[in-house]
Amino acid sequence: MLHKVDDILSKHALRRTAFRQELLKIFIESGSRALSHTDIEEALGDHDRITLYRTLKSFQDKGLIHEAVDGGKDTKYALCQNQCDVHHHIDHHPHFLCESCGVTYCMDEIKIPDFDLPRNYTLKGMHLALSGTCASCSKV
Amino acid sequence: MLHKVDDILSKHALRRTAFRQELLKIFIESGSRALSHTDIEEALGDHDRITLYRTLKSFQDKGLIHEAVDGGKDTKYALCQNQCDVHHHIDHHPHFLCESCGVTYCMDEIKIPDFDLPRNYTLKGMHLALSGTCASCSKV
DNA sequence: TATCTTTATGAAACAATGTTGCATAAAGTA
DNA sequence: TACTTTATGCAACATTGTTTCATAAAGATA
Ligand SMILES: [Mn+2]
Ligand SMILES: [Mn+2]
Ligand SMILES: [Zn+2]
Ligand SMILES: [Zn+2]
Repeated sequence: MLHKVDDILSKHALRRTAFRQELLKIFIESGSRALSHTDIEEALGDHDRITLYRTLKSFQDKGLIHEAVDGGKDTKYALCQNQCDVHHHIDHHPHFLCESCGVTYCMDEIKIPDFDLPRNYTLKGMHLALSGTCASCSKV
Repeated sequence: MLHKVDDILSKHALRRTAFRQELLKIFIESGSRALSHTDIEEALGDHDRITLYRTLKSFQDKGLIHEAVDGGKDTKYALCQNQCDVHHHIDHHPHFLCESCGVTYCMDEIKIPDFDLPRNYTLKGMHLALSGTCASCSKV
């Protein structure tokens, strides 16, 4: 695991510090679930708030994580699945916020359908934020 | 205009105060453009920050305005076009954030296309946040 | 209109969230 | 090891949002 973590860090030209290794491990373990600042602070034992802000920004800039726009008030972050790097992100999947458990999921398997934009508009980015009840909350 | 404003306020069971009339006027004049807190503070002359927070919340609760999820960092609000009320909002149009001028537009004319959700997920809400260059910025 | 009841406003105090500057520590490099 | 560059931790600050409460104003009643 630590090997995988270090691999990812160096692949994205990030120095292997204890903080970054811990943070990346947390993201890997969370799978397709997006994490809020609070989620992360709870997962990290002792930590520095400011370093977390900065590390999240580095991870985002270097293409390790992306912001999961889910329509909720808390910003959430999740691992990039694809080959995102310092130059560009390609996280074009929807995000689903469960109103029952509060978890936000990356829906990597779903493609956002096409649609027509009015004349003279140029599309560069796109976020589809869904909400409702997730699979595990539906079963109860 | 003031007549229209008062009409809307009473239709949504909101007392006609000077502050609400002013704020609603600003929204009506902004048309399909969504406004950030800062946009509104600039448009209002002298004002109270806290009252603005509370009035925005009232307007949203009563179905006058909706939050425009555009993927940007600032929360923006825009007039509801439809028959939203205290019971439910039906603002299912995409929002477009222009990276050049920073304006967010409600795209009422565009319908968000259908797509399939994984088993056991129940969809309740949906936001499509688009970004790029708007029509007026493209022309330059 | 005068009176009453309910709700909105404005001010202050507080809480939460995010940013900047800087000295020190640690990582990468030779 | 010695050197250079970058990350960290802390403090101070800035911005954003919330709560409390006394007062003002709106709507209702008579
Ligand atoms: Mn995602
Ligand atoms: Mn809108
Ligand atoms: Zn759930
Ligand atoms: Zn524009």
